[in-house]
Amino acid sequence: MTKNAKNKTIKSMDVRKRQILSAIVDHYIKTGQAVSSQTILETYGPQVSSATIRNDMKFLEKYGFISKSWSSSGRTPTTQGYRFFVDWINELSELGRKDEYAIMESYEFQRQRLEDLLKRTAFLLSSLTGYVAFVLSPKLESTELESITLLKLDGENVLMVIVSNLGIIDTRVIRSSYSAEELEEVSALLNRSLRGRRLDQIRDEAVKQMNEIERETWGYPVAQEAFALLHQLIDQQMQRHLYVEGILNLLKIVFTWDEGLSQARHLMALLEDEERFTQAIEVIPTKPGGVSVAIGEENFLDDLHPYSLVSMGYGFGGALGILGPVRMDYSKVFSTANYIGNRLQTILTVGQRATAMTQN
Amino acid sequence: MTKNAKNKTIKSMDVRKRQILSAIVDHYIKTGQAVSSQTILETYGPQVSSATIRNDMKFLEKYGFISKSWSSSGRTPTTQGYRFFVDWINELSELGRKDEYAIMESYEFQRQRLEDLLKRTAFLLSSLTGYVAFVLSPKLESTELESITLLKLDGENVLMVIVSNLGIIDTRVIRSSYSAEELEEVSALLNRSLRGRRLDQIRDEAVKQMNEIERETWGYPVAQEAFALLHQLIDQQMQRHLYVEGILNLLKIVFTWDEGLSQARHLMALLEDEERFTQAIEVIPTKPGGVSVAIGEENFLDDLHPYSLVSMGYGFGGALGILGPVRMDYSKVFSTANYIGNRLQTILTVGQRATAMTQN
DNA sequence: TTTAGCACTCTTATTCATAGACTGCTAATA
DNA sequence: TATTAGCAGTCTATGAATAAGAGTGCTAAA
Repeated sequence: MTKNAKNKTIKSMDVRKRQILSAIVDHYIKTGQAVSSQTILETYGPQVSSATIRNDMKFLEKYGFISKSWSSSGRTPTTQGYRFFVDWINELSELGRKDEYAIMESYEFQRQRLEDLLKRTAFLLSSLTGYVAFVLSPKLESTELESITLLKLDGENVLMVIVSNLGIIDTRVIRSSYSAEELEEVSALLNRSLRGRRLDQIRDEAVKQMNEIERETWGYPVAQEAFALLHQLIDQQMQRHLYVEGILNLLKIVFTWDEGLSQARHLMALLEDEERFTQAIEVIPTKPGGVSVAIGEENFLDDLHPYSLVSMGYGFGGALGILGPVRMDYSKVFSTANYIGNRLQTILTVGQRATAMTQN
Repeated sequence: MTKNAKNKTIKSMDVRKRQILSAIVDHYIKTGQAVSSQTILETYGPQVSSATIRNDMKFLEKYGFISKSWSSSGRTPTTQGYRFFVDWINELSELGRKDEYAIMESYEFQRQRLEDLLKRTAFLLSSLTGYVAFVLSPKLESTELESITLLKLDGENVLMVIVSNLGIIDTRVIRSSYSAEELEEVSALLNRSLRGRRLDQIRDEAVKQMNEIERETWGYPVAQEAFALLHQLIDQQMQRHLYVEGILNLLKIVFTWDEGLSQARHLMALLEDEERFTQAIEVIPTKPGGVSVAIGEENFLDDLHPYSLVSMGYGFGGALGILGPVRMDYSKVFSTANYIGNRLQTILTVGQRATAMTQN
């Protein structure tokens, strides 16, 4: 039974069968209980008898959309059944006013540290959906360094502020007792050689630049220290980071299951292994500019088979989304992820445009 | 039975009874199983017979140190039993090299944002102990503003850097297009009126200062904006914040229990209610400079009765500690909390001293 | 004061029986 | 041909009954 065959089956299914499948998925998502023909009759309307529904259910089972755990139990959707349902709801439902307001409010400050921005986004996503949210940081290879500034804090400490293309700001403290004037000069020197360079260039040409900088900033060891720190920081930022929030929601998800304990352990281990989890996210086939999902066993990692992973790219190679139970509220999650993803993309793009303007 | 009577009982208890009590608590903490006389015999040594142990256990039960869930079950420690055990181990065990190294490494940077410092501390505490960690931010009323600096980022954005007494740094972005020179001048003006002032003064005398600043910084609306933002920031910082980490560990704790689900829900709600949780922490009677603990029903809040709350003040009105099951590894937790608490205090105090020096 | 020995208590696991929820099939019906 | 009523058959869930086992409390002796 190839994928095409399955699709044909769906297309050729009459309306009632689709409605029944939809009703089963919907009801199972809401209640978590296997769905009986009787239940469908009550929920979905008494146009036909329960016997007819049973016949259709048998058909749906034959073609792999639903299954039962024993000979006379109600039916639960299979992965294929969810897939049908999910592809069905392409019209995104509107977000509530309240949610929209919360999102607006959360993004109030524009030029924050990238880290804070992404963390906040993950938190938002999680609290609005009630599931576990993740945000995968963008790939920073192609972004440009906009400025690096050294600022005297007090007799012993200097603050280094780094601004990149995407509106990223990060700060580090260096111990140094140079005067404000000297620091200003050093900042100017550093900026002259580094401004507008791509981060991956800066990373790759470290040695060459180091020489150059050493030549130009003779007598200012602080410049070299700043340069070294900048490199360290770039290395850190170019590593992709994963921000996960709402782990408490995991409790709700997993607690009602039979194998809750071992499930939770697996998932805990996975969530702590950024690399594997990142892989699982990146492997999801992405619809350009839209929300994608890997349902249950569609997931790359075995540990994720009991869950669904909703993901959306927000540009610059970054992605955000939701980890939830297979029976999650896809409609709500899709629209929320979509809205927040677009919002985040806008914020990052605007940062970029503003930069472009100042560089003219 | 007053507290004195109880203490008398403990003092008058012969050595063996204490050892048996200690063995029961220790074994129960390790295994989670009710402890039988036979088990004690095996674990603790065969100097006496199990019947003798049973007699002693009866005594210990009579005076409220242990209890059994049914007539012929093994014994579990009562709150009073834990209390005995905990007061018993006042010598803190040494921290492992590995842990000490992790702590050193984590505190590498000295002048970080207070928020980051506290978050990192909570994370550290949680990962070293395997329980839920909290850090309650210090009371900032009496700290002094050290400097406020405005820094041009690009054509549209200005970074405001605020440094306080405790080595606190926080940053905010203001939209403004003033030149670097103008900003420098504004910074100087702001510093002249605000440096060395206590944060609560600044907060309370807002109106008066605003007038003063308006007079002096005529023509620089950015100064007023910075001032307003400073106030907003001070208000935010002076609110006590609670940083909680390691919630995943809650899973391990709660999963093995019978009423796990409802327990977890309660606790989730509590952890999200900073105010109540803060109250529960502050109400713990503190040993000056040491670690204190509220065991089980000793906790102020009913929701915390199934847990123990270990807390240590790190000065400046701040506290940090661990939320864990009543049967937690107190020895390990005490020494870890103690070590980290002292470390944090040192960091904050050094920040303060450095400040004092620059002010001379 | 300690100990051996035994009766007694309560838990936990297992088995068994019963009620109930659904399906699948057959035969009748539109 | 599609639908439906009715009923037999399947499996779960629940509770009762039972047996095995872990552990104490007590008594009488050392």
